[in-house]
Order: sequence, then C-alpha cells, then structure tokens
Amino acid sequence: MPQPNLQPIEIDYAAEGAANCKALGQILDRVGDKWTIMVVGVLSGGTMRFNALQRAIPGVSHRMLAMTLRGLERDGLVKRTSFATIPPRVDYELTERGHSLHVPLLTLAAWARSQQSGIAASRQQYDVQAEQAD
Amino acid sequence: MPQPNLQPIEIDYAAEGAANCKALGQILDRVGDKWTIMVVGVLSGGTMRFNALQRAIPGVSHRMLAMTLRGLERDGLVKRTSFATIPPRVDYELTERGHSLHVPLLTLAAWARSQQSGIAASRQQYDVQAEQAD
DNA sequence: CGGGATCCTAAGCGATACTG
DNA sequence: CAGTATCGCTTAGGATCCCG
Repeated sequence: MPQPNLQPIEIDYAAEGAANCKALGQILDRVGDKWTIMVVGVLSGGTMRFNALQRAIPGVSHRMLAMTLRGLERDGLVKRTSFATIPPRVDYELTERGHSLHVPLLTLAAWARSQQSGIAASRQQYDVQAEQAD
Repeated sequence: MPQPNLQPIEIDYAAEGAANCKALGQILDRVGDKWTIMVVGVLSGGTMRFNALQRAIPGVSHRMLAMTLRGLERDGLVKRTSFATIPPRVDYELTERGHSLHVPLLTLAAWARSQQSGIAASRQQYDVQAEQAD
C-alpha cells in the first residue's frame, strides 16, 4: 500500500472490520443463497439420494437442487456417488469439510432462535412508527 | 397433513434437519445479502456516520447502504441518531443485539479462514476434471 | 450531508421439455 | 432416476437525479 500515514484511527478500524468481513462475505455468497444451507442441514442427517433430498426440502425445484449440489460438490462440501444401475442411483453425503461447516451454522441458528422474537417485536414497532409518520 | 404413515425414518431425518435449518434460513435471508454483514462488521469497530460507512465499505452504492441500514435499524440491530445541524449529521452504531450478532458471525468467519484455501483447491481440481470431460 | 424516487440492466430461479 | 438446456418472469441492485 503506497499510503504511509492517513488518519490511522478511523481507517484502521474500518480496514480491520472490512478484513474480518471479507472472508465472511465470500462464504456468505456461497452459503447465503436460497437452498445451500437447507441441503447441508438435511445432509447432516446422513447420506441421501437426489429425489429424497428434493422431497426433504419443500419448494426446491429440480433445477436448483441440481445446481446447488454441483456447487457444494465443487467446493468439496458434498461427495457425490453414482451407481451405474438401472434406474440410476446417486448418493450425496457431506464430506469432512461439509460437516465442519455445520458447526458454525448451528451457532448462527442458536443466535437466530434466541433473537427472533425480539427482532419480530422490533420490526412491528418500527413499522407502526413509520406508519404514523405519514 | 392427510398422510398418516409414510416411511417414518427417512421423513423424520429430513424434518429434523429442515427444522434446524428453517430459522437459519430466515436469518440468512436477513444477513446473507450483499452488504449487511459488511455494515455490521465495520460498525463493530464503533459509531460511524453515513459517508464514513460508505467510504469504509468498498463498492457499496448510496442506495444499497441506505436500504441496508434501514433494514438493520428495523430489526433493532443498529441505532440511528440524527442531528438537526447544517449540514445534517447521522450516526449509526450497533445495538446490544447487533453486537450479539457479531459473535456467531466471527465463528463463521473463523471457519471461512480455515477452509478457504482448501475450498479454492477443491474448485480448481473440480474445474480441471470438468474440463477434461468434454 | 443524508436519503428518497425512478429507471434500467443483469442475475436468480421456476417451469417445462428433453437425454441417458 | 438423475441431469441438462431453453425460456420467460421476477427480483436485486447500480446509476442518476432531486429534496430537506
């Protein structure tokens, strides 16, 4: 970086916070889409076939399930095993890395549970105040 | 549900996993958008004004920063304080709840750091193999 | 300086139809 | 049963302009 000293305090805070969040942003792009965490969550219960997954995840389309699984496989979070039988059969299971993701996800889920009622209340309050302001 | 008994074992696994992930899905819809966690991360360093935030978060548009802050304020994660001076000045800071979110986020960030090189490697390997397959 | 409103493009995603 | 390709709708989100 070619800038030696440039308001160290505010910039440092920002840079630090941004650095912390940058990696986070990357993985939220990965995990924060519509279906990925559902797939990880369901697969944490054990190996499943494609159609079983689709049945287990309400609302997911054939297409999106396939794309989500490709992405997870590409990142080494899910292992795909296909059997050349008729009819064909494909098993999906979490890899070691996939299981390791499940842990921080549960931490987040715990936070969600503990805060969801408070958040709902906050929203309601915010909305009525916004409504009064017109 | 009008179907009484329908392969209890597989369904139970799925239902459990889905239940775990449902709350998670809610908060990822909240937190998993393009800018929210960046804002939370930067604000974890302390109170900031609107334009300081925009400078601290590379690439965020005026519009999206405003929307993100509105959302966070609505959920009680960020507190907004405006001063009726000229020029006007608005401070943003994390609330108690906002800070509490920062904790599980750091857990996720730690996972991201520990896995990002492995994921990158996995992607590269997957891509070359896909390339060979055409 | 903070924050709307409007416009417009690109990306996400479901539906459908087709292959092995 | 598993997977891909095409189509078309819907949305997210950047650019821009205006107002207090």
